[in-house]
Amino acid sequence: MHIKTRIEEFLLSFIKDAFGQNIDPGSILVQKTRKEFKGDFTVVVFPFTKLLRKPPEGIGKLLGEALVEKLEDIESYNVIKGFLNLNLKVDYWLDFFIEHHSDVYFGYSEPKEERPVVVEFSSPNTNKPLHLGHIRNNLLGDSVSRVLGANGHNVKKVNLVNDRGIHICKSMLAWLKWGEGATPGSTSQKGDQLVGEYYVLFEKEYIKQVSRLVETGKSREEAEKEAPLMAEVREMLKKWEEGDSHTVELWKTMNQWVYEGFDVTYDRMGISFDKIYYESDTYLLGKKIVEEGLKKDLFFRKPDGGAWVDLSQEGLDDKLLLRPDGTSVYITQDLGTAELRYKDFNPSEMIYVVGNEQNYHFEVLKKVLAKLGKPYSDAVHHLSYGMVELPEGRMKSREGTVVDADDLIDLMEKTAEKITRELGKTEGMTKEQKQTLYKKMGLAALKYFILKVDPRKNMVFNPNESIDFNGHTAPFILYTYARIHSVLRKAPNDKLLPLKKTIAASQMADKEKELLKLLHDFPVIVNESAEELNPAIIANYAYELAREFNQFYHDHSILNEQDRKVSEFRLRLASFTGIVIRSAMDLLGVDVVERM
RNA sequence: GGUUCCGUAGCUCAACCGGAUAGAGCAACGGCCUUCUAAGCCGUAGGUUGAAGGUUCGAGUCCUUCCGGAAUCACCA
Repeated sequence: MHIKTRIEEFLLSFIKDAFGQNIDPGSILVQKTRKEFKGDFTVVVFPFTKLLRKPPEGIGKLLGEALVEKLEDIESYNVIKGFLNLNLKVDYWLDFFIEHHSDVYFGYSEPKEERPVVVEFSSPNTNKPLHLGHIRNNLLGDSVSRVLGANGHNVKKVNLVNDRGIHICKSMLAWLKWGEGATPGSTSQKGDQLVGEYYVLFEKEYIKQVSRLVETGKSREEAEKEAPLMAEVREMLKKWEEGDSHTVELWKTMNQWVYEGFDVTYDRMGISFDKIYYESDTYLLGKKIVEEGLKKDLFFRKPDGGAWVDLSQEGLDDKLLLRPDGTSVYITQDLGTAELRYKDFNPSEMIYVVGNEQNYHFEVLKKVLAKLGKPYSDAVHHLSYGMVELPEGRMKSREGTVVDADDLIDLMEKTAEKITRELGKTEGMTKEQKQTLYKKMGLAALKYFILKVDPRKNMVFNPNESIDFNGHTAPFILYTYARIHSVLRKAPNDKLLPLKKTIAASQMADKEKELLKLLHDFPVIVNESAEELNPAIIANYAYELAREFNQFYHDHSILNEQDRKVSEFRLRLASFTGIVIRSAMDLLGVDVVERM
C-alpha cells in the first residue's frame, strides 16, 4: 500500500479513536511537501479545526506525535501554520530503492482478468490524407491504450474507417472528370495524397459553380443545392448504394490507394490496430437497429418518412436517425458499430477518441443507446480532445491551411538531422544508425509536443516556428537517457558490490534523495494517467524526472567518485532513472536512444 | 439566440479536483566545458491568473454577473 494511503487511513482511525469523530475521508489531504519546506509528505490540518475545535498548530502537533509513534516509516515532523510536514526515515527510501531499482516493469500493474477495454481512435475519412489534427487523435489513442495496458487492462485498439458517403464520392467524381487516369503509380504520389487532391479539386469547382449561380440571382442556399456538380455527386452516391458495379469498382480502387497511403503514415507514426472496422460494413446494421427502435415505438416517423428520436425527456431536441429516403446519417452507423463492437469484444468499456466538436453527438449517442435499453450504453466513453489550431485560428482544408501529417514528419526528421549534424556527436555511427536516430528523434519531438498538452484543451501549433529540440521537449528527455547510457557504458565491468544499506543517512545528498522521491512517484503517475485518460501527466512527469536527473548529474560525479559505495549507489540510481524514463516514454509511444 | 468548453509571463504550456510565496520551457540578458554527452547546469528579468462581486480559515480552481474566444444546436461526417 502506498505510504500516502497509509497515512490517510491512520489519521482516519486515529481521529475516530481519539475524538470519537468520524471524518470525511475526502477531507484528509496528504500531499508531497513543497521543496521550500523540510519534509517528504504534508498533511493539511485546516479541515480538522472545526470538528476538533482546536487551533491548527495544536492539531498538527497532536497528529504529528501520533504518526511518529505509530507509523514506523515516519521519523519526525514539523508544523508550520496549518501544515504538518512529515519526514520519512531514510531506510524507507533505501528499502524502496533496493526493491525496485532494477525492475524494468516498475510502475506497471499485473494484467487483470477482465473484459477488454476497446479504444477507438484514428477514424479517418478516405477522401483526404491525414493532417495534424489526425496526428493528435492517433497519438492520444495510441498512448491512452498503452497507459491502460500498463495498468493491467486488456486493451483492444480499433479503427473505424469512414469509407463511404458523399464526401468519398466527391473525390471519385473529380477523378473521373479531370483525373485522366492518374494513379499513384503514374504520378509517384502516395495514394491518399492523390485522392485528396481530387477532393480539393471538387470543392474548388463546386464553389465556382455556386458563385456563378449566385451571380444569376439565386440565393446561396438554392445555388448550393442546384449546382450541377452536387447533382452529379448525389447521383453517384445513389448508384453506389444500389451497388452499381462501375461505381463500386472505382470506389474500391480509390479506397485501396488511400489505404496504402495511410499504411505508410501509420507505420511511420508507429501506430497499429487490433481490428479495423469499415463504415460500409456497419451502416446497414445501424439501419436495422433504428428499424427495431421504430417497431418498439422508441422512435417515430415524421410525415415525410424520416425516422427521429425524441430526446426532450433527456433535455435535448429531436434527432434525425434515418433520412426520408431511408439512407443513413452519421449516427446511424455509430449505432451499428457500437453494437458490432460489443458483440465482438464484450468490453467493459468502449472509449472513443474523438474531437470535442462532437461532444453533442456522443451525448445523443449515449442517450439513444440507453433508450434502446442496450446494456453497453453506460460503457460508451467519449475521450474528447481539443482542436489543434494555427496562430490565425482553425485549420481549413479549403483554404489550404492544413498541416499535412507526412510533411510534418518529414520536416521533423530533417530538423533532427540538421541539429544533430551541428552538434557533431555521431562519429563512429553508421549511416543506418544515423538515419534511425534522425527518424526517432524527429518523431519523438513531434509526439511529445502534442502529448504534453492536456488532451481536453485546444492547442496552438505555429508552422513558422519549428518544434523545439531544447527545454521541455522529447529531445531533452532522450538526451538525458543517452547520457545515462553513456555513463553505464563507461562504468567498469567489475561486479558491483552487494546491494545493502551501505549508504548512511548522511551520505544521501539532497539531489539524490529528490531523484529517488520522484522515481517513487512513477506508479502513482501511471495510475493517474489511466484514470484520467491523460498522457500529458506522464509526459510532464518524464520531463520533471529528466530535469531532476540533470541537476543530480551536474552536481555529483558518478564514475569519478572515490568512495566506491557512493559511486555504485549513484550508478544504480542513474540506471533506475533510465529504466523509468524509458518506461514513461514508451507509454507515450516514444522510442528512446542510447546515443545522440 | 440556446447549450457546452476555454481565457494563467511577450509566446507555448504546468499548477497533485479548495491548500503554503502561481511554476516550467521558448524568446531576452548574464555566468559555467583540460573532469562521466553544454540537446546540459546556474542566475536576472518577466503575473492584479480576462473584469467585478460572492462563498470561507484559504480561491487560478467553486457560485453569480459581465467582457473576449471556440465548439455545437444539419436530411455533413
